[in-house]
Amino acid sequence: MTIQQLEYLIAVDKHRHFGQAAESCFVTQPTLSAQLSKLARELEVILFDRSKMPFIPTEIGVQIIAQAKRVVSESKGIYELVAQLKGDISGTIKLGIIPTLAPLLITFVCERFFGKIPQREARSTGDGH
Amino acid sequence: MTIQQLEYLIAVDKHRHFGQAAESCFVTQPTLSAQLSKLARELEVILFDRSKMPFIPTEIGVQIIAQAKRVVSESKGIYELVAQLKGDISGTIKLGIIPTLAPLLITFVCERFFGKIPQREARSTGDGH
DNA sequence: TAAAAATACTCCATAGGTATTTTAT
DNA sequence: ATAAAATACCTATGGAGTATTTTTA
Repeated sequence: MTIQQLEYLIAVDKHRHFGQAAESCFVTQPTLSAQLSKLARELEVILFDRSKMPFIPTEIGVQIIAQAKRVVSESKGIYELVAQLKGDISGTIKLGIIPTLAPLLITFVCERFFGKIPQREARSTGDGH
Repeated sequence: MTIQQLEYLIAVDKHRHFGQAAESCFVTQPTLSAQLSKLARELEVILFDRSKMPFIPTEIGVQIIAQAKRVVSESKGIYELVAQLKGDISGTIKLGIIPTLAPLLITFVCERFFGKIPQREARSTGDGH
């Protein structure tokens, strides 16, 4: 089971049409079809009742779709978390210091900075810029 | 981002040791290492501070791990849902009927049954068993 | 008959493994 | 010096595409 498959499932439920659902996921209809049947096989469940058109989700399908929405929602939470936390502290810090003092202070300053915000990159131009 | 990667992340955080975490996930250490660096690259985030051993998660890592646990937990919910719902209605129904009446009644009975519980398989022995 | 979903097949991206190197205590 | 993580490389599974064949209304 993958997050992608769950997203496909949600899209198919929303559109009640494989072609349109596929388009909304930026993939082709056979891809969606294959992934959904794979998911159904893994869970050993029939997700949609295909005897009629437009097809409708089965009893168990309805519940799986509801749960799938929770999974996808929580997974989006990770991206939001990242965007938020990185947004708060994004940007560049340019630090200048006279050569005589550099050896003494740079390590100390960097140590504290990277200790608090480790997910940063450091680059030294070595030429005062 | 995949559910697997999030499970790997949680395992590494739990064990604070790639080898042990890998074992708990039934994969090798390089697999875990590669998947975590891939996840970190996708999110553009540093998850663990490797400068010391045992390594510790970064600030943002801590929060991502917490959210990852929610995602994995909700995804497990799907399997639980399936196990529960299938458990309730599992088993086999054997239906006998005399040949003269079969053509008249079978379709009606099956229609109602499959309408209520579509995720079933039907098989006809055609010999009264 | 005309839509739409399923199937067949092909391809390539990548998850995972083994072997090795690098790093940190 | 030693334990552990990162890296290099290889293989094979399977996700996704195109073409085609069922289906169902």
